[in-house]
Amino acid sequence: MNDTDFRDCQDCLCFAARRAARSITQHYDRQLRGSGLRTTQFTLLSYLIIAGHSSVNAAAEYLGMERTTLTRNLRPLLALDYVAVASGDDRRVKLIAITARGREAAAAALPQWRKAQRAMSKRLGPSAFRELAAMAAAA
Amino acid sequence: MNDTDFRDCQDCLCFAARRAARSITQHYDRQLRGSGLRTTQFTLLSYLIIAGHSSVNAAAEYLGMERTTLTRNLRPLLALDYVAVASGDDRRVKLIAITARGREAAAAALPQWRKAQRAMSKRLGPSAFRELAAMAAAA
DNA sequence: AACTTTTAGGTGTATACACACCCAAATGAA
DNA sequence: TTCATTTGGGTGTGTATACACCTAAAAGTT
Repeated sequence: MNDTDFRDCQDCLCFAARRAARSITQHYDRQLRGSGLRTTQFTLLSYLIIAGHSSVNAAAEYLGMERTTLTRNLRPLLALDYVAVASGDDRRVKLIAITARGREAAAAALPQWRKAQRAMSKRLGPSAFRELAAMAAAA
Repeated sequence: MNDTDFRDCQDCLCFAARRAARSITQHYDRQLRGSGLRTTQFTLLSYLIIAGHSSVNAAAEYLGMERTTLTRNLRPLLALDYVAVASGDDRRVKLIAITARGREAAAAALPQWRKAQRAMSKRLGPSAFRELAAMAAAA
């Protein structure tokens, strides 16, 4: 086992993807700083605005996120009263929905998100979203 | 503020990048399962093999990672005795280097990493790494 | 009805990540 | 030589992520 055997590890697609995500996330989070929301939280709220109420499973599936991760990500939003839960007929299901306060917060953050999105879209070019979506789907 | 204003939030490049990174990371981590290493840890070890000893700052810069993140990421590797620290002439600088045990662990994980990398490279195509690197650099 | 299986969801634990802030050592200025 | 500044690095805190495992309710089976 020679040290040079590890040379191609510098082309690790996983590390490259994580690095890109870190870099892009920092850009968005800087823009959203004043809103008090992280990009992940903003995306979650915007999903709930579009989807209306949603089960935890449905939200996790739509967002391509582990269910248990979503549970954890919901916690700060629940604490801020940006998201509320209700139960449906099936008492196992927990329906999550955005609150009025959550709508306000999302509305206040929207211009900053647009600014970040415009700048990033310009830097990465028009095909970036499609490429990223393909990467998420392929793995 | 209409709900439909949030429709284009579904095209968020930040979320797409994070989602791709999650998906790809899961693929690699599944392959590396038996090695006891996460992909991030494997990459860190492979960097230390190639670079020899490195300061914390230099490693963080090379890996495109927050210095404080790297400090935290080193902890499990230090606990496993895969990485060791020494101090140079400048007593502020902490030189990190891979140990013999770390080399063994990395060598054992290398075939699994290659397997994950081959499969992912095939799925994502030959331009994926370049695209991801550009995204990391652009943001 | 009683039992099994499936389904929805949460917890425990551990890593990954980053900003704000802190400390100590080296460097530079007076 | 003081003293301010810069530089290398760590901590506190909080979010983000996921696997293994758990509980309860619904659905299916006998």
